[in-house]
Amino acid sequence: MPKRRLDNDFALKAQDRLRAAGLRPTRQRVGLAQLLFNGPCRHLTAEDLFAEAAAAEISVSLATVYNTLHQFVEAGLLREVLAEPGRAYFDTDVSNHHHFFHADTGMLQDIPEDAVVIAALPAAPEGARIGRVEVVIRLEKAGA
Amino acid sequence: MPKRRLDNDFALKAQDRLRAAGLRPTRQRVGLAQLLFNGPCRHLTAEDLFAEAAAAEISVSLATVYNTLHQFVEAGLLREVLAEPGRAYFDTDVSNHHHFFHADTGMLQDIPEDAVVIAALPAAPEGARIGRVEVVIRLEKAGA
DNA sequence: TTTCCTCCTTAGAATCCTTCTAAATTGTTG
DNA sequence: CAACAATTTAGAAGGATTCTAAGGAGGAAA
Ligand SMILES: [Mn+2]
Ligand SMILES: [Mn+2]
Ligand SMILES: [Zn+2]
Ligand SMILES: [Zn+2]
Repeated sequence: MPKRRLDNDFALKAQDRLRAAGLRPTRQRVGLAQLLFNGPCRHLTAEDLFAEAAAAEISVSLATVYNTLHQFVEAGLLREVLAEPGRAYFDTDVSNHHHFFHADTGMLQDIPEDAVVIAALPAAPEGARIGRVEVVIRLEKAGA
Repeated sequence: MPKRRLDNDFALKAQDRLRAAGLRPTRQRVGLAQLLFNGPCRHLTAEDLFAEAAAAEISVSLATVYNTLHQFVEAGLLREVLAEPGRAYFDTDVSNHHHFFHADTGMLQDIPEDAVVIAALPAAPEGARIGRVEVVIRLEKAGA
C-alpha cells in the first residue's frame, strides 16, 4: 500500500526537476514549482500564480513570479499560450495540444492533440524553420 | 482606357464602405479607411497606423485610431491577429487565411488559405460555437 | 441653411500588464 | 565559515491600451 505523499516529498521532487533543468532550487522556485506541477495541468497568468502563492503562504514577489515563469518556459517546463492581446497565459501541459479560447470568459480549454488533424502545412520561408504550430479555436456563446 | 483613380474617388469609395458598415463617415474614419484599404492587404498595429496618418497629414488622435480599429473589427472590415502578448496586430485581409509569425522580427506573413489543410476539428463544447480557427506557425531563424 | 441632438473626437490622465533597477539576500563551493 | 555568483526584491519605469470629460462635427428636420 503506497504511502500518502508528504509535502516534503513534493519539495524533493520539485528540487530534482529544477536541478535537472539547470535551475538552482531556491525557496521561491521550489514553492512555485510545487504549485504549478502538483495536481492536474492547467492554464494560468502571472497574477494567478502570484495569488496562489500568497494563499499558500509562499512568500515571493511578483517580479520573481514573472522571472520564474519565463525561466520555466525556457527550460521547457511550461509553455506560453497566446489567447488575448495584453495578457500572457502559461500552460503546465507542455505536450503537443491545442486550445479552445472562450472569448467571453477569457478561459482556455485544452483540445487533445489528435482532435485536430492538420493534413498539410506550408514550407517555412527561406531562412526560417518552423518552431511550433499553434491552433486556437475561438469560441462564442451559442445562439448568437 | 480607364482613368487613373483620384483621391476623391477613394474617399467616396471609403465613405460607401463605412456607410454600408453602419459607421458615420467622419473625416477621421474616411482618412483611416483610405490608408487601410487602398493598396494591398497588410498587417499593422495601432501605432503603425497612427504614424501613417501623421505622414499622410491626416489629423487624428491615437485614441481615435484605437477606437476606429476596434469599430472596423466589429464591422468585419478588419480582423485582429494574435501573435505576441502585449501587442495587437490588425489584418486588412479578412478572408480566411493563416499566418507565419517571425519570432525574431515580430513580423506576420500570410499563408494562403489552401496551404493549411485542417482535416479534423473537435466539436465545440456545450453552449458554445466555433467562431474562428486561428493557425499561427511560429518561425525561428534557420540553423539554430 | 439653420437648428438641434446625437455621435464622435480629443488631450491627457489613468490603468493594466510586464520589465527594469540597484540593493539586499541566499545558495553553493571550497 | 568565507567568498562569490546567482537570485530576489520593492518600487520605479515602461509600453500598450483604455478612460474621462469637454468640445466639435454629421446629418435629420424644419
Ligand atoms: Mn513572455
Ligand atoms: Mn482589441
Ligand atoms: Zn493547454
Ligand atoms: Zn493576414
